[in-house]
Amino acid sequence: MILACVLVLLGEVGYDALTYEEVARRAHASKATLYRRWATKGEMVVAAVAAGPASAATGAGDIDTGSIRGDLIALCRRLDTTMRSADGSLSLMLLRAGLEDPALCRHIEETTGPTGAKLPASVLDAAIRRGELPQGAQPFAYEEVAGSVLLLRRLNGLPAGPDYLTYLIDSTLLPALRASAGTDPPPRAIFG
Amino acid sequence: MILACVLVLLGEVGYDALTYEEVARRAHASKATLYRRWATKGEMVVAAVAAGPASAATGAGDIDTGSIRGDLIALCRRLDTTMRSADGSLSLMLLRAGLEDPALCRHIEETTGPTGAKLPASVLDAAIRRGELPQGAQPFAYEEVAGSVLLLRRLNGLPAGPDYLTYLIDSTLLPALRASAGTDPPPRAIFG
Amino acid sequence: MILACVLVLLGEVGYDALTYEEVARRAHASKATLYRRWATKGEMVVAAVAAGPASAATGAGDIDTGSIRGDLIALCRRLDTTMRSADGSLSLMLLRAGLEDPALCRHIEETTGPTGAKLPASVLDAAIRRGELPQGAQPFAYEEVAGSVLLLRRLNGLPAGPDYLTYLIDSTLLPALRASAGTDPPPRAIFG
Amino acid sequence: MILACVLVLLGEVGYDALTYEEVARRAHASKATLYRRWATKGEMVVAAVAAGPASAATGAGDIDTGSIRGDLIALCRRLDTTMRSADGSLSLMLLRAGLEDPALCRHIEETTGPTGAKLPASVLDAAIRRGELPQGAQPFAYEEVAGSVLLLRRLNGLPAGPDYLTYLIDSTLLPALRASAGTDPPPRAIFG
DNA sequence: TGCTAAGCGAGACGGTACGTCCCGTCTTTTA
DNA sequence: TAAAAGACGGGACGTACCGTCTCGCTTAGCA
Repeated sequence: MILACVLVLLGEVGYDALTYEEVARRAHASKATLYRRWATKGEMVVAAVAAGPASAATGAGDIDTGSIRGDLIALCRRLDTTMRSADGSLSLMLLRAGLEDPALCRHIEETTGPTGAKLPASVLDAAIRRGELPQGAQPFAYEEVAGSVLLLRRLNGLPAGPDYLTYLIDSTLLPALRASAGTDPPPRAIFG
Repeated sequence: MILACVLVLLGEVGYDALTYEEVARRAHASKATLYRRWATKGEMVVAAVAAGPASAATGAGDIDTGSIRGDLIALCRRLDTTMRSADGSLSLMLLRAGLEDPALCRHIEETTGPTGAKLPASVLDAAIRRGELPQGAQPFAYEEVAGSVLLLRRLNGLPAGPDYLTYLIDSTLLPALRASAGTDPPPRAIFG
Repeated sequence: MILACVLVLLGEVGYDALTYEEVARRAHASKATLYRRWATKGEMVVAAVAAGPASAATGAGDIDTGSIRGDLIALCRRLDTTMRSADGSLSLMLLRAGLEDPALCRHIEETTGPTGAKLPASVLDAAIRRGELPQGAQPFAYEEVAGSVLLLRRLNGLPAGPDYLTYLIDSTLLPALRASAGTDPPPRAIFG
Repeated sequence: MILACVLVLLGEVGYDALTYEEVARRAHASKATLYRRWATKGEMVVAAVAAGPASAATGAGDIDTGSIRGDLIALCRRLDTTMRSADGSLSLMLLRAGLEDPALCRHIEETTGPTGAKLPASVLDAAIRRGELPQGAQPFAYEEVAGSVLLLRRLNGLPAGPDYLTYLIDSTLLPALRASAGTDPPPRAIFG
């Protein structure tokens, strides 16, 4: 299958170095065929990723450390791990490549499983039950903010060590979560 | 000057389409010379941007709407504008290209003037004076979070309209700023 | 046609200064195409010469001065002329370039017409009829020796004036021709 | 010494692939210096060869097989060997490179020792004494003809085996030598 | 069952850019 | 103060892909 070769190549050489020529070579396909089906490299890659295997929910069980603060740390760690994984790198690659295909984002979102990008309802409910967060607390502060900040640090090659994470959580995420009881914002895009 | 040609070309065709060949052509320089000085396109571009004009503090005066909420909205607007401007596009371009040069980031930061990425001391002080923020409030929540979130939305091609901004400010930035009184986190990199 | 451009260029700038780049330019062909067809400059030039027009038997009629000595002088003159002509220069150029393609030699031989490199049967027969040469005289002494000697003098930039020619003929060619009645030697290559 | 490096390089890569750049590198000399002294590669190479060691008469003693025919065969063999040796290859290289420096030719001639290109007086005298050649026989037929023919065959990549040599000697050289008793022709150039 | 037509692989083609090497000229640095 | 060191504009090298194209060869589908 052609798209499988595309995925393999993506993994081997990255988006920029991926060429029609090599895809054709590997897939024993004609360049003409590739061009007939996908007018641009972007389209082809998107199709390949979209057609890719549902990448098996990467293990990971539920998170319940007993406190919302511990849960957030665990979630951020998981998110960071996801971003350093194959799937995450792939997403970063595509993001960096400037590919902004909503369908692709949705696909990644749906198939990647518990990435740490979502604030699981169980965690939120538990925190509310414990009285750490108010009734009606919204996950936005975590999902939008933590995702963006960590992703950008990764794109920038900046570290996101324990010190940074705890500061982020204590100074921003927790206060925001505690204060959240408004309406839903527009949906997030990549990684969640 | 060679680097000037690089900047012009960057503006005309973008990072990906910028070639040594064309730079040499425009600058009446030899490719060998270019390669002698900058081993990669990335290096060359970074040098060009770093050597670029201080890009004239983009006008914009101080911000003082009378409330911290109004000031934040104004700042976010300005930041979004910056990111859509030439300088901002350039930064995005470099970011997307995977260039992560701290020196470059600092340079952009220093030369771009009031981009909206920094929370001006005047704004912070005024809010504290008005009693909207506690003594010792830290700009981290704004500088790290607002910058990341808006930049990523831009990379993703997602909108950041008034509704979104107010939600972000009300649900996240303000609560976080009000709760901030700890120690400084690691410094931010791009756009701030 | 590409090879035509090669020939034109050969004539204009010579073998050493002939470049793939310029051939591609003139022929509106891609360098890749040239390299695909001919791995080396030599191959390309040989192909061009081999494909060249049969270069129109350069006029010149039969030779019959009434004596073998006169005929030989005339033949040597013609040979010298040939070597100074376009075709001859081309051959010299190729020779100097170290190109030793038997097919090419044969081609030149076949297409160049009466170059003076061959001892025409008519001349030989007439000399035998006149009694100047013995029955069964072989052209080797002329074809191999005169060709080599004159060609080498030309390569060396040495003159081959009337004095030299008559000395060569009287001291070497004629005695050798008169004594020749043996078997055939291996065939000659260039210019004959 | 710079010229020594030139010679070494000549031997290693040949004339065509010899560059000012590499000579400068090897000789720890500046390109400017080389250009100041020798305007062209040719000049430099000629100077190097001319300044080269007298290349020690390559062993080889006198030739005396008892007959002029045997002596000629031995001489031709030696000549062929010379042309395949380092010195000979060098000469061929220069010849092919189109260098026609009389001084250089003389130098090679003088320093190369008994190359087989000259017909030694001892051989000629012995043949005359034996009555094989007439009084006043001239070496021209050998020196000019054998040299040219063998050199050209070499340039053309054609063989010059025993059969060929005996034919050349019997059909041409010997008859010409026997008939030679005229005046001297213009001096030969390369190889004798 | 036989014939046509669409789709495919293979790969040639005119281009453009790559990164390297060398040219011949020139400054700059060192001794 | 001359020579080394080497930067410079220029340009060819041989390679890799680009996106377009023409070939034959399958391999259906329709007759």
